[in-house]
Amino acid sequence: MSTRVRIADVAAAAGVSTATVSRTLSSPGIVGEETRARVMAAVAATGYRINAAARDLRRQQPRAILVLAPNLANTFFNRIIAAIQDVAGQAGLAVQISDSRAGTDMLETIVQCGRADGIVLLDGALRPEMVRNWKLPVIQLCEWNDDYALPGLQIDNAAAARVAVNHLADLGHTRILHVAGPSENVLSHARRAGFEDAMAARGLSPEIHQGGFTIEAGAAAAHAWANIADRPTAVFTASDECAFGFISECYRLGFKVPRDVSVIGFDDVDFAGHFLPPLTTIHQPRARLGRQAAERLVSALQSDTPLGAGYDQIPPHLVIRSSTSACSASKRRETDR
Amino acid sequence: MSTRVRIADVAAAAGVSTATVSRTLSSPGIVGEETRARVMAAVAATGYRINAAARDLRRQQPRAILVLAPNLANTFFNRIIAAIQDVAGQAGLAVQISDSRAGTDMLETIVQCGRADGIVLLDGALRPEMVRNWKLPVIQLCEWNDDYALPGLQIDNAAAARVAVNHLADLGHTRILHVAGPSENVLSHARRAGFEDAMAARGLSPEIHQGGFTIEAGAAAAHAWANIADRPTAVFTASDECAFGFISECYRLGFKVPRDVSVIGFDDVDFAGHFLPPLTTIHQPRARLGRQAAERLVSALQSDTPLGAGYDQIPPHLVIRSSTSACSASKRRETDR
DNA sequence: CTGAAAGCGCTTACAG
DNA sequence: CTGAAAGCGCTTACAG
Repeated sequence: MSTRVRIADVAAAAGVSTATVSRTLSSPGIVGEETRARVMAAVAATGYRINAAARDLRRQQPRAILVLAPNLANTFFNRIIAAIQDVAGQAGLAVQISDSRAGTDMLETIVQCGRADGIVLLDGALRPEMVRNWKLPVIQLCEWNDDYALPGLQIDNAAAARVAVNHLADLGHTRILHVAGPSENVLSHARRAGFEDAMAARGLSPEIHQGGFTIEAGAAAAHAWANIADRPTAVFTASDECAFGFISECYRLGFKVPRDVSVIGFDDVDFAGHFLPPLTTIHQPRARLGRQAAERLVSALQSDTPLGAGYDQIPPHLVIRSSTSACSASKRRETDR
Repeated sequence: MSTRVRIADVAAAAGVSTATVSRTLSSPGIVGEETRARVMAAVAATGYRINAAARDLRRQQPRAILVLAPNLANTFFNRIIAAIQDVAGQAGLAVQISDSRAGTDMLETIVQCGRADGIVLLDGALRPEMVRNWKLPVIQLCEWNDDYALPGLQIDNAAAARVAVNHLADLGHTRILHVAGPSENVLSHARRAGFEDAMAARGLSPEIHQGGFTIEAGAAAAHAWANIADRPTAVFTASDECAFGFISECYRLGFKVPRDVSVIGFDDVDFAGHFLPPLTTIHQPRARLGRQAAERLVSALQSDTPLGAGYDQIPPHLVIRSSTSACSASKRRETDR
């Protein structure tokens, strides 16, 4: 184990030059059949594995892309990362992942001294001075931060919120509560802005509860909602997790969904369709988002071309399941009194 | 962008040798203060980034570990990967992840021609001939396959099943159904064997439904359970997802948990404690599993020492929540008739 | 079809 | 404290 087999060892064992070994391994077709057999036997006998650092240095190719996510334990990122991995793998690039909240020193080490040639950044809350100082191509995904001055890709969050409001309004709801995400998050802002726009457009007055993306935030919001004298008949939450927490807590408090309140989530995580009730929610095409971001980055890397600027926005898609229903006549009367 | 800045460019800009630039970057302390300042200025001015391939080649260090999981979209792996990332990052190693089901060719390319020096393998269902042929250190995690002949780490799955049965039996349940995982999976076998052992030890006759790890499998199992004339009063499922599906379908069929049937899951995924009812389940310490496997692999890599053989087993831990309760006297009577 | 040789961009003993 | 030079393990034009 200690002294690793090199290409020279294989060459010696096969009685050929290192060039021939290299060719046998990378383009077998151009090597004589008998030679090739000898080389392959020598490779097997010696247990040779190519030294990737040497190959990469010589070939001067891009080698890896780094995915930076704020919380690797978050379900949401899984499919995105899988899609990135898929695209990168096809192109012969490795995918390296790191937690963007690992700490500034760690992050700088990973980015500056790391092995990646480009970055997919899923975190909009890093220090802009740090991100702007990174000397390799970066593409933002899902979250963004204008201060980074970087290209990006995301669904149209504001439009998604408008779609959610219109769905509820079309069902006859007039009192709609938005459980907003964390106040410092860009996604929260965009979704809240879209909510307010759409409510105004329908002539409805927006009600906002400052919540969060978590199950706990949703549960807390359910208590707040239950304590409102003239309770909203519909709720648009900032995330599916938040919706799960809201609905579960509603049941504990004796309310039912959608009988007592219609609920719309955001993200369409894997579990949304299996929840009780199956959750109406904004679909985030995570595989598509990951693939598209990776393709853009990989092609820039391979052609050694700048990434270009500007955000791509994907139009929203509402998945209607069972957590929303028409506002009952009785509730409407009560509300409109 | 096209011609990347090299250390020689920085040296020229600073009016020093490449050796001095290298030292300034790796051990600033041994360089004169004024020189260091000049070099740092030149680094900033030129936008220099070290070429990792060259550094790695020269230093002859391990560089990356590869994590191979059967389904990157599966929630279960998130915390494990985050923990591996944490340990590896501390040690200066990159973490690369790939889908172990990406296809044999792809997988061979990634492993044989990849940049990783060691592997954490979370899949027990790959072709043993392929895995045995890999020429770098591999540690199995969670799943295992004796035919790989590799060291591994997992919780004691059979003991976990016994703990689950004993909990249910202690609550007075005598008719207990096991919804088993996919028949070809090692985890299914170990859990089922533990279930049968524990049932025999308590003098109970085991009932088994051939299920799966998915929500859908759990839902199907609920139908099968509901159709049993003398229904078991407790169910031990092969996974939390399966338990979620089972419970949700029970509600749709008009049954309640734990009133009509107690349910125990397996894994303790993030959502288990937030489910309705909060799920009693076997806890898998995913962060610990990931950390421990990574530490073992990293230390072998850094000391250039073989990994050693043998499986480490972590004792099981049952998290008791609200999906299990005492078997009611009426049901016991009914059952014991 | 095959070999000799240059060179990818670093780091680090070795001198001074 | 600094520099000149060797060498890490590959790949690939260049000859033949």
